[in-house]
Amino acid sequence: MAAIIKPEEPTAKPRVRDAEATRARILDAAKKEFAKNGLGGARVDDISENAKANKRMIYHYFGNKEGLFQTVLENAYVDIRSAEQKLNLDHLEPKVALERLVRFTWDYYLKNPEFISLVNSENLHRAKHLKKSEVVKVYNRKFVSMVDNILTRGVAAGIFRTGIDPVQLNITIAAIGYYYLTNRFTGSIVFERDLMAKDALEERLSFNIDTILRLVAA
Amino acid sequence: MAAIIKPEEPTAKPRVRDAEATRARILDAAKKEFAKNGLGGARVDDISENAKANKRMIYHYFGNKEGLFQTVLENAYVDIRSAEQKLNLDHLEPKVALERLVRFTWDYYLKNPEFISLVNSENLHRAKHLKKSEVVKVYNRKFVSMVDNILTRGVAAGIFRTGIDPVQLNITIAAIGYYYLTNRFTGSIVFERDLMAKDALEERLSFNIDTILRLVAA
DNA sequence: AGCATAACGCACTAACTGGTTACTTTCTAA
DNA sequence: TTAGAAAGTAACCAGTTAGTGCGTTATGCT
Repeated sequence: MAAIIKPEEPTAKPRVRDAEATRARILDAAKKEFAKNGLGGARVDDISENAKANKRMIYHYFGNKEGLFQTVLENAYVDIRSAEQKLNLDHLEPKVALERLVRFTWDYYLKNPEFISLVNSENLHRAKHLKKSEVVKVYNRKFVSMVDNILTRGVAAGIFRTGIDPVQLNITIAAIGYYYLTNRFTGSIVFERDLMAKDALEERLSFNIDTILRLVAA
Repeated sequence: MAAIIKPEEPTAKPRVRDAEATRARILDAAKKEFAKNGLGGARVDDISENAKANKRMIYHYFGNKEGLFQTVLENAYVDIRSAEQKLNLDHLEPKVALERLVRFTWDYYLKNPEFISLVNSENLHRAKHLKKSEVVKVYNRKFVSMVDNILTRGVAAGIFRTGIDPVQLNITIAAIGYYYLTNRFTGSIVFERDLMAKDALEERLSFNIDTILRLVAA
């Protein structure tokens, strides 16, 4: 029959049954719920309600709560690593490349606070879900070699000092943004200033770029 | 009344009454439980069992689960700030003082992983418990002024550059240690090396000291 | 000794929570 | 046209969980 669904059609009838869409809605709702309440605090009923999907569908697509969490986490890692790859830093001047990476990392955390929360949750559970995931490993290797490449080119150009471990640098770039943002609530109390104010955010980003450039400077 | 069962166990239960000790055992068990499972994942029954105290006592001393969490969190902050004050950095040479602070922060996080977990939990809940706490604020102010003092003295001695925000420096010192340790599980997978190996920890500490000294250098 | 009070313990529950059973509806290949 | 696979749903369940009612026991004080 010609009863094939035409998704591109503007007058397309609302598909009553759409496995992909339902799955996507569940994943989206789950990401928000897990990020907000952690794995232990998240409620499967709330996820299904926000996803406008029946709870049974969660078990149908993801097995159980932990299976759902693992998928959400995997997607989160794939998302950030994919975005990093798109930066195309390899042909940029080393200093510029490094600054862009620091800036990207900061902006990504800022725009995707769920990523930070999910990673925190996963570490609370000793990375038991990420350990099972094979997909993520490939992406991570590319990520490390990206920074390694910048570092090597900078040393060759005589503008970076030698002997810097790319992994330590990677961790440091992430750390100075991640810590500030994940602890924004307690931080705002401890330091008695609104860490999320517009100028506070700008100031922190400048400080971070400065920190990293001083760290690698010859 | 007289119908009480008298099993006359040979090992008579020595129910000693010690309010302080019971309270302390509950707090200790709660700290471990909250750190391990987060506020949402923590189980009041498990806390009372590990504390060898009746669950009723938790509600007697702390009102409810959140009241218990708040007390645990307050104690954790008071503990770290008290330890920092004992460092007595004010009469040390600025560089030495800064290095000692970086080293202390690192060691404290390493020896008290519960602190990190509790702070993470608290931020997941948007610092709603810390907000209520007045005790902590006094300690925090002393902490910030401590770093400010080192910075001022370093600038006066011509070994540190001017214009460094003590709060940004504080955050950075915490960040480079905190991030590494809180994400030690996912980090070990992402970077494909055991971040908690003895030499890895030593290497990170050196790197962190180096990072901070380069950051403030004139 | 007597007593007030604080410490302590048992047994219970109402609400919740992850997960399932049994069933209906929709879509598509043959 | 239709069998059957896939998508979707409501009601339910068994175990768990934070929180309590109420009785018991130790201890300091007079």
